Amino acid sequence: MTRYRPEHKEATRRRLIEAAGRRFKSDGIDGSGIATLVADAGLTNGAFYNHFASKDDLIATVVAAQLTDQAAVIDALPVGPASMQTYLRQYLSPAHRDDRAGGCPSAALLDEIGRCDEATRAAYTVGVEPMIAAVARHLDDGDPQGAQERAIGLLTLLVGSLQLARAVTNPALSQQILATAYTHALSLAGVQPGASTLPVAPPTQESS
Amino acid sequence: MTRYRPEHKEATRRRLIEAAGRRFKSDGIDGSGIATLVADAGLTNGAFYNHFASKDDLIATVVAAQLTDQAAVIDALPVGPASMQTYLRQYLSPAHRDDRAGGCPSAALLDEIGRCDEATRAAYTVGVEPMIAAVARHLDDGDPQGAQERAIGLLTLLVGSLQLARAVTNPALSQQILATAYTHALSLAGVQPGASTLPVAPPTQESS
DNA sequence: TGTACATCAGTGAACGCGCGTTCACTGATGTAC
DNA sequence: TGTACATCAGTGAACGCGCGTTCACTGATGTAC
Repeated sequence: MTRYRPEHKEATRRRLIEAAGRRFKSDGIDGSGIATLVADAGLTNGAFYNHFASKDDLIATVVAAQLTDQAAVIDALPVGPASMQTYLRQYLSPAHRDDRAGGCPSAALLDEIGRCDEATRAAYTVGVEPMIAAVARHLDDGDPQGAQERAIGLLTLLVGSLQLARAVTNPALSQQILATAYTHALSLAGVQPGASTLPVAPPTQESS
Repeated sequence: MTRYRPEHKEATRRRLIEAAGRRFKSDGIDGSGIATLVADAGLTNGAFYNHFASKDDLIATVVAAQLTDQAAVIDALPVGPASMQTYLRQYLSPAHRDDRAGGCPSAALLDEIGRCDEATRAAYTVGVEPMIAAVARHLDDGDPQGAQERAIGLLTLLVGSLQLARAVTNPALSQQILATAYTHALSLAGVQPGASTLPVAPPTQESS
């Protein structure tokens, strides 16, 4: 009856969404053409509209997927200062700065998302609320309201810092921006510098 | 001998740079075509290449001009907690959030600037260094190193917060992001909330 | 003061190209018998 | 087990359009006399 199992089409769709996430973050949303996106996923032009109604439809889908993945990573962190410190160190590492494609979607795309259509901004909103909540859970010291505020402050500080560190061409300044953000982030997170008992591992490549 | 006074061409060039600044911040750099940019300045297509070698040349020029203007505003602020508090209140106002074209270039474009060519990122770097210094001068409490670090933290927090407030579609959340950023910014700036002796004026439209 | 002229900022049509999107088609697959 | 068939994910050429850029030209201006 049916030619392929439903899983086949689903897998292709997921491959497109993931490839588009990397390409958008690397080259920008406006800067990524459909032909490039489908080629990244190992397909040709026409296949695209079997999976998405339009480029705008893909954009909203990709933004939602990126934030869901990122929130899952934060949700999976063990509670406690050590894991938070490790996460912040990786987020603000030169490796993350130099890996747009595999990194934080907000750092790569936030101002462009702000110019997207209502559906994409709504997808971003729906995705960022659980992320704020997930971060707040890690910062909660008995004052949920304060934890939510510090979570918002922490997220915006991280995003702004990574963007700035990526934009400047002076390596020493870029390094100073990351280091300064790390200090401020630890303070916002309520972590004592040096409190970590984890070994100081080199930052991972995929640090979204 | 000469047809027009040199001021004439200079004035047209400045008009192009300013119109492009507004258009870039409103629609994005990739999202703004040459035809639109010159029409904004009251010209037609072909005039463009009398003034700039390429679109990339314009981009670098516009970025430099935007940061120079913004640094001049900060430099002109009277030293003291009252003017800093007023500036932060305006920066984080709904009016500024809703006025991309007339607002902060970093909030509108920072992630896109990070993807631009070397010349544009170099122009950004050259422009942002005096701005960090200008902010640091306002924060200096006898510890220039600490003031520079708090200036960097403050700038990245402001940029990230405004971008986030622009991206979300939930008005209450957007408002909360601005309010939270204001609290954190005052703290980073070392200003006591309520220390201002200025009247609480409605935020100005042009709050870059 | 009036006229002829040289300059060059600005005009507007055209260039090749890549964009998002459409569509007639192909061919690998699972099913029916 | 082997064959004919229906499905539909994917192909690839083509669409109109706007992009950045080029270029032959126009015509308002300041100057020379």
